[in-house]
Amino acid sequence: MSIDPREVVGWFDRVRRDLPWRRPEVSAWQILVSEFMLQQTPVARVEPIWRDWIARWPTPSATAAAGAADVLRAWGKLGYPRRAKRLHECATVIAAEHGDVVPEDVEVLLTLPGVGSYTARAIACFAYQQSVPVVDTNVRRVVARAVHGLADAGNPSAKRDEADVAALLPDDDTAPRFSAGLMELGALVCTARNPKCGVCPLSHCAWRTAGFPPSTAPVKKVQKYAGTDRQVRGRLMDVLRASDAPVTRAQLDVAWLTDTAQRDRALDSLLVDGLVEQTEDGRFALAGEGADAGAGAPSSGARGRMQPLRSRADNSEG
DNA sequence: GACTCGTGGTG
DNA sequence: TCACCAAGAGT
Repeated sequence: MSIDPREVVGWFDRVRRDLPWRRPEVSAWQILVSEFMLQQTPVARVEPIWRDWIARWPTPSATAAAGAADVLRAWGKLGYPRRAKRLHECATVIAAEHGDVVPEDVEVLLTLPGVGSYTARAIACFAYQQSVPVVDTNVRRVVARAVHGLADAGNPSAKRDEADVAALLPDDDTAPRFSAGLMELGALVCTARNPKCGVCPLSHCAWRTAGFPPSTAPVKKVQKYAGTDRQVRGRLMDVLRASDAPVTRAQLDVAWLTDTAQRDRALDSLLVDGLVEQTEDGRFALAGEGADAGAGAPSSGARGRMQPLRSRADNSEG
């Protein structure tokens, strides 16, 4: 059982969403920005942030010239703020080492901060119309069902997954639409829950032929959030984004009152990640606060990590 | 390969 | 209600 690329491309041409980063005037850098934002994040939440972002920083050099703190604020509550930091670093590398032009080659793209196997191929395909397999969670699910007759994809394996999709890729200039179409199909029709098989454009689906056998995979661990370090980190980042000036330890403490050990651990991890820095007087701020990249400010977290956290007693200014 | 890293919509 | 899920990357 296989997938007929013409069915995917034809369907995509009819029903494709008019997402802003799909318009012809959008640059490779702006497509790259959308791919960073879309990592593990729904389209609806990305759209407004992406519009503001590219209006403010339309090129890699413009992004690199911004301060890391401004970048983290513009990222807002998209989540996983390490992505914002990597995007800033990625802009810096492209501006400094690639003539302010997003590389076309997958192998070169893979050397950029925050660019992994999916993002590198998505840029090569969607920004530069290359015929390379683009494998995201949607594509893996569509292939698992239509080709392999399974309810859902197994554990990700870049080699195997990319070989699967490479075998399906049309050998002509419709490859980018085919890849975008597979992703769109997984996002709109062949969804994880309640797939809309009644409107699926594929005339051959191994999963349907087999009678929709249920998943045999063991139940995945629940993705907890409430009460986790991630939630605490989010609270702390929320406090820091909201403040123009560095904040005291006490101001951070009120963001998480239930478990002080966990709070300390979360703050320390933010310092390690280079998302937060400690000022010389012991207060805390977003990394790169008050500095732009042109000043050569330490946007990596080494500086913040060098200073041991001061005790709360040391810091209780009156 | 297993684990971590945010946030908010939804069935 | 709350478990599940969403264009992954890095360690």
